[in-house]
Amino acid sequence: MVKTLTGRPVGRPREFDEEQVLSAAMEAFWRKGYEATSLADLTECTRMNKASLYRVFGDKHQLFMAALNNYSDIEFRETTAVISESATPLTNLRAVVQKVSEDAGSDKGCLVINSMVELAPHDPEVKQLLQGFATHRLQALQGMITQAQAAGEIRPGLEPYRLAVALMIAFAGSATMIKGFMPGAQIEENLKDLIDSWT
Amino acid sequence: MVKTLTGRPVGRPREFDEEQVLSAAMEAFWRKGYEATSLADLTECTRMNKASLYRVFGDKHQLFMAALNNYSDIEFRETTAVISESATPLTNLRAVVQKVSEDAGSDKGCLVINSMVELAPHDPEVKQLLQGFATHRLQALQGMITQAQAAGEIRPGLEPYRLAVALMIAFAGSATMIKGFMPGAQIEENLKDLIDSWT
DNA sequence: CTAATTTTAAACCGATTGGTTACAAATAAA
DNA sequence: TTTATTTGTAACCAATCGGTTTAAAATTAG
Repeated sequence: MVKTLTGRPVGRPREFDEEQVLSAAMEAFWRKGYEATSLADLTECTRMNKASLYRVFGDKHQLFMAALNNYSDIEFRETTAVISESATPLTNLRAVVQKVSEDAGSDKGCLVINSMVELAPHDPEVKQLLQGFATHRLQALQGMITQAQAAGEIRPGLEPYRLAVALMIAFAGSATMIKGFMPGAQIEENLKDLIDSWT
Repeated sequence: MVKTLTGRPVGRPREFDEEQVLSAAMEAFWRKGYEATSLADLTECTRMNKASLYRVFGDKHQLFMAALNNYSDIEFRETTAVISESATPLTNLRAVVQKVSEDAGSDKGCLVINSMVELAPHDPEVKQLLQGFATHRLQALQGMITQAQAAGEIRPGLEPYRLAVALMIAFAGSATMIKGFMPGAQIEENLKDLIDSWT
């Protein structure tokens, strides 16, 4: 891409917005999974032609990785957004749990969990990326739990790491069962019960 | 298939065992998922040719449904096998949990959970079948929990249905996290902790 | 204006997909 | 031995797959 004096790039101007395209592709992979989403699906939902998609994002697999990163970024932003400096650690933890419950409101589940199940076992690249996400999230949860315990909001004697593991597994299970196997209210209730059992 | 007097069916005898073939197909779907398993994969692992596969089991989707039913049957048999009449209800419940933990030992997860994630959202037939499995399993767990509570092995005041929901979600989460995201020992520990928190 | 650059549109590619057909081989019945 | 029945092999099928190429369109630079 050659620079220009006026700020606009040389050559024919793009008719698409890169962020919107990535967002649409992410939606598609989220709804149908990787294998079941064809290039035809992607060109349709992004309204881009194959050649442009290929030039900008690389092949289908690279586009998927980009969509996965995009999803993780959004999730991270939205999660940190519900955390308040002024609130107590347990209140913040409950807010995070509440947010996960609300995401479970739609029956698409979670793109990260979906990909763990569909791709991780036979796609090392995806697996490695997802392991990074999982580790990061586990540490974040452990941190919040440790704080809540230090503030006396969670019973002493319980190990923060083990509680974080329990919460992660409950999140993963929730993202699965929401796909038409349990009502969202039941899933939300279960997550709340889990936190309550720590107090 | 025309009957015969001697018991053997008329026509050229089969060179395959229907059960073994179904078992091999189940294995393949279990490891790679539905979409990622091609007919070529299936003819290879079952050592059957396409035409025979098609004649006996119908198309790929019907074969998958048969494999799913076969998986559920096996799981049901193996689960009831660990239940002993002489043991207490809670001991039996722990045995079932232990069995799930051991299944999680291999990183293939659970074919039912895998299919819930990959297919249920856009495959009504699969979804309906899986909903049946889920309902059945939830009721079985609820029954065991109710018995354990009646025997005084689980604290009164806890609702059996809610505990069964918690266990189901934990099972689903375990089947996901086992795919390279948590060590089996950690998952086993978490399930045991969950049961312990009820006593 | 011309040249350089970039994007879009559509034709095109070989490979693979799930699925079918035609026919030879193997057996039981008559 | 002939006939009916079933299986196995392999060629075959159209459709779709992910991916590439070519050429026209749209823009900036000079």
